[in-house]
Amino acid sequence: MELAQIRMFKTVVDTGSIARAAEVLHCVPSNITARIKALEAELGTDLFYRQGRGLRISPAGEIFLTYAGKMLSLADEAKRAVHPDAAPSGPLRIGAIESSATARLPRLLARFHARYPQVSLELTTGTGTQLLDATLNQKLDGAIVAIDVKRPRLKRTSMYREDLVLIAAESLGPIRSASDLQGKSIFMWPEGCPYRAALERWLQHDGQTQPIVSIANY
Amino acid sequence: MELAQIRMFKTVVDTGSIARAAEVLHCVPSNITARIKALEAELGTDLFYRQGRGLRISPAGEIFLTYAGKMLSLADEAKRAVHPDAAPSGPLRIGAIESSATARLPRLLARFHARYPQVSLELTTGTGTQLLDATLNQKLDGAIVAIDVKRPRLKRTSMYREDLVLIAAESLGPIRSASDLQGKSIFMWPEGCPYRAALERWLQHDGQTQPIVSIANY
DNA sequence: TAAAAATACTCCATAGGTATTTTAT
DNA sequence: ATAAAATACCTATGGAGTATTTTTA
Repeated sequence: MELAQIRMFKTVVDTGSIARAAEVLHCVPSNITARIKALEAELGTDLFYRQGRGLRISPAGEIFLTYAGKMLSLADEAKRAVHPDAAPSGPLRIGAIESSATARLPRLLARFHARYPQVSLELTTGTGTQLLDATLNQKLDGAIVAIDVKRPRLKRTSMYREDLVLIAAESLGPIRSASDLQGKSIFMWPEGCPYRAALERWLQHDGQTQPIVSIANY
Repeated sequence: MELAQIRMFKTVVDTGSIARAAEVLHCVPSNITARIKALEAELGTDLFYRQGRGLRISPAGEIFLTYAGKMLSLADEAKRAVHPDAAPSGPLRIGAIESSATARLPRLLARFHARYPQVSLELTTGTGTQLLDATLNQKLDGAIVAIDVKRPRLKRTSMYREDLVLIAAESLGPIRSASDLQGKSIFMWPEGCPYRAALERWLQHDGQTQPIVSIANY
């Protein structure tokens, strides 16, 4: 069963005769006769009643016709959908770390969806390394992370720069360097979070080594 | 675009490589390479990212894959649906005169539908000649009528025999022949109805010629 | 270097065309 | 008598195979 045969079948039904179908398809009637006979042989059923001159669709042909129509429109639609200048469509699987997914993506994804409604967006959250791994083995199309681990076969581009802010009680007075935090408790996300790593680098830079109290991630 | 190509494409995606797809399809890898290249050329898009050895589906390929799946299942389903020993399916357009559609068909059609739920029944009512005409030019698959006009290219079979009953006031006394109705008013469906024709034949047989009062059909 | 895809080519199956016959209008 | 489909037969396109090259893991 090939689309060419199906197209011939449908054209014969539509035009009502093999001769007219041959006109439409720019080929010779005997060709259509032969290929439809081959199709009928493969299906094990006659698709037409032959009445010497002229032919009439059979019940099985009627059933096949509905499938033929669907298959041919799908073929057309597929061609249009993958055409280079077609509107983007299909699945797009994006990963993001929690902070980005919460704070920045909602507006962005809303605008993207409004612009390309045919694209079915999937958003996954996870840690930076999880997301990079998932991207590497094609579970994700791309990911938004806060780390800059260079990996082979992954391309990167910076989306925005974040200023990290340390918040303290006003009674502590102005904080100008890490040493101003001497002996104080610092709360931060757990080990592994890139923001925590940035905090630790900042403390170490000023020679501070006090422990950090971990608080659960959301 | 042919189903053979589409089947190759889908098999490559499913198995993950041209070499394995060639195994499954019992053909040689170079053949698959060539036919997929031809498909890509026709579509104007690459369906795979080539990475020397091995290949990876592209976004366009992902989109095409959904269509490929649909087309191939439709082809399978079509083959099953038209298979001679498949359960009856598709449209069945039956015509019937009003009396039959009202009195006899409901039970019959209910049972038919219970037995062949895949068949989508369409019932049309009309006069006998309308229905026969519609059957002749393929608007109907068949019709139930009360007349026996022989037409070329139509087959007939009798479904049931009907006894026509004349109803009168009890005060009229027993009616044994048409002459017992001398001078009385007879109500009957309008000219053209086969039941009326039967009544007229019965009256003429007894030499009765009194007019019949027509009442509207439903 | 091993394994997979691409390329170059060869061959043949079959799609498509030509000529004729059959059949029904 | 005409017009359409089927049949027989021929041609040639392109699908499938063989051999080789390229590329990367």
